[in-house]
Amino acid sequence: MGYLKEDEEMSVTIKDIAKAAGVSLATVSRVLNRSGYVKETTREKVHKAIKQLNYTPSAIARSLSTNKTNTIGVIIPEINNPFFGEVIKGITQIADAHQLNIILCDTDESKEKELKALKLLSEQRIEGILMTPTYGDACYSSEFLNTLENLGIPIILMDGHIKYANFSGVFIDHIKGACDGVEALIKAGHKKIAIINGLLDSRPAKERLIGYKKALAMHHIPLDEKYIYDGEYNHESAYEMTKDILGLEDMPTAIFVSNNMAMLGCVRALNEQKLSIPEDMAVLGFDKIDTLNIIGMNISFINGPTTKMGKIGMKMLIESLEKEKDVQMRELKQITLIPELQLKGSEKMVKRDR
Amino acid sequence: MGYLKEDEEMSVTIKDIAKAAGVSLATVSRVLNRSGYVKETTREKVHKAIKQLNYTPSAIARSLSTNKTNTIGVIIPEINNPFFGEVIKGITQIADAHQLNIILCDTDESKEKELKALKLLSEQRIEGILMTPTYGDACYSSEFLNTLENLGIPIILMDGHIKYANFSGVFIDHIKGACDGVEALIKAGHKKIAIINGLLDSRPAKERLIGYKKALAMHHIPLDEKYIYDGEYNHESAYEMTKDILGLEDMPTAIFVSNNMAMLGCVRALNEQKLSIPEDMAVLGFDKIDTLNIIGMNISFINGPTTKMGKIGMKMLIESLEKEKDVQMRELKQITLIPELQLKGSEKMVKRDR
DNA sequence: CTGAAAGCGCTAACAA
DNA sequence: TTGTTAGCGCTTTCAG
Repeated sequence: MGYLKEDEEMSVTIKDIAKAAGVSLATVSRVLNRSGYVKETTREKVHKAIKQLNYTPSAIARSLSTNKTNTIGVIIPEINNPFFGEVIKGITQIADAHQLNIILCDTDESKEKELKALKLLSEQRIEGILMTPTYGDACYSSEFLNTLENLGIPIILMDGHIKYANFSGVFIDHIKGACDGVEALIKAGHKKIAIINGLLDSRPAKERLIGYKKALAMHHIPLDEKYIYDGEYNHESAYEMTKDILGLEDMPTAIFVSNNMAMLGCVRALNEQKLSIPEDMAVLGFDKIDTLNIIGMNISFINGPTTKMGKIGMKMLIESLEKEKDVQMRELKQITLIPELQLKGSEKMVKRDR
Repeated sequence: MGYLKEDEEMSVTIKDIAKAAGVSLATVSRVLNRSGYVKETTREKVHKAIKQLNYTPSAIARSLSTNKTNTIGVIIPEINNPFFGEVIKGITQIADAHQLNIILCDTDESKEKELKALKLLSEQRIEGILMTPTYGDACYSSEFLNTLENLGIPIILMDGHIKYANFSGVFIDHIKGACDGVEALIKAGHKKIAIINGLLDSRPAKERLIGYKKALAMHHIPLDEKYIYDGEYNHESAYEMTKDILGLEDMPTAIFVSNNMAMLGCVRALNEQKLSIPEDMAVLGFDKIDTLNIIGMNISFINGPTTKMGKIGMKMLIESLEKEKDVQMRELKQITLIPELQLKGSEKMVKRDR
């Protein structure tokens, strides 16, 4: 009874276009893909039909037919961590330029979800994966490893290692970063340098400690165990440790806080005691917190590259996608990025009278 | 010559499984989808074949056949902004629970990319879109509006309005948020309250100013134009404005900084002049910056909900996906979230001797 | 330059 | 319970 609306509901297909333009399916497909020769006038006819019928090609059908999806998967542990926000920014920038879609999976730091994500992406027939495995050397289930190996598509890791398996990826040289940073402190005259570190079951914490020790050794400064603090990588823990340090008999002149969240706790403790940086205590951090310097704290940082890591990872993935076409060979390629030192004066030794 | 590796390269299909298990395609499909009756023994045979051949169903083929993709698109202006990181967290949590995939598009604040993203998603035959349009009331091209309308799938907006169009979405009540916050200042005794605001071509800035004015009016405090500062929503601009404010003849006792980036500039200016919060100046912000309070600044904030907005948006989208099945009706539903007041003492009027 | 037809991998009637 | 078969929308030989 009512009026029938011109129904575009049952989505229009290439067939409708063909009919409307008075040509065959193949021809429409050709103008869609600019493949093969098509007479200019027919091309126009087709385009007109496309406009009129408001046609949008189906990537699904195309994928099935061509066996290509132009989609890659990104798996990360926590999307709400600004660190990964920047990494993804880098990824999207490159992906965009190459017309690749991104399916995002947040694993919430759970190995289980990581596995699920892998399977899901695999079903979607994505062409490659970019992932940061959740931290910790937690043992990997054989199912996980199997899934990974049977995926049959390139996987690029970003700053993480998967035990028992060798994958290509972009990694951050935590050792060198920490070493360079601590060395800057030493060169500024510091000899008593404390470190607020994370638990040693995480690779970054382990390596940053190594870097710290290495710098001391290189400059013949004896290692003093009382300056080494291990705790959780969070601000509460660092707050307590900093208070401890400030109560030390033989107080250090500098603190190397090897994690960004921990840095906040350290700053809080210093603030509470009205100590200023670097006048009263030099402070060096790992992974910057922009806000601190913007409000004028001038803390020195060792910065792991974020956006850059995403960009490079994505480029590596694209490269291996292309390679795979030619030869049936998978090559291992690992790129290590060295963190950048951002010295804001806080590494300086201002008061030498201690 | 060489050994042939057992080649699983040409990916295994449902057909291979059928052959291996000695059943028909349909049967395999049935056990895959747990649809229809299958004898227990055949089910087992099929499962064994699936394991042995390491079969992964193709979501692509399934999508083509069922006309469902279980995928939704998320379009946001800047993935590297922590605000959106949290929004996405909320989205993924709900999506996860409903087995929905997410295709992520970052528009880089560009209307052009926004349009591209829309088209791309449309080709992928996603089932719905969750988006935050880039800020500003910049005029929308008719092409954009057309695309949006012709999409034929539900779109849920998150804290943004698209001019000339009415879409469902989750919005933030900037007016109420600002009003509540400023009111808290007034109740604490403040009468001279400055506002550092953004440019008025952005809806949030406009509305937050309205909220500010409203609070003053409600408490019969005359509006003083010299306390109103409009600038860019960034820290440099806010830094300068704060310095201006601090040089004012009749200095205010409180500052309402209506944006999180701007807050940083304000804090920097206060720090430089060794003014403490709230002893020397009460400070209220819009959208918290966690780091500031962690390091002990105790700034009061009006917090727009982030993760929550993502969750609610996703739920709304799922709801409209389900509704759409039943009736061919699209209903408009707009939910407004009220920002939460996080009073950390900085709204207090500590020195009344000014 | 254009058309016909055979798939891509899977689902969903319809039969058996 | 199970098998047959006709698509889903598009690409891509192979002929014309």
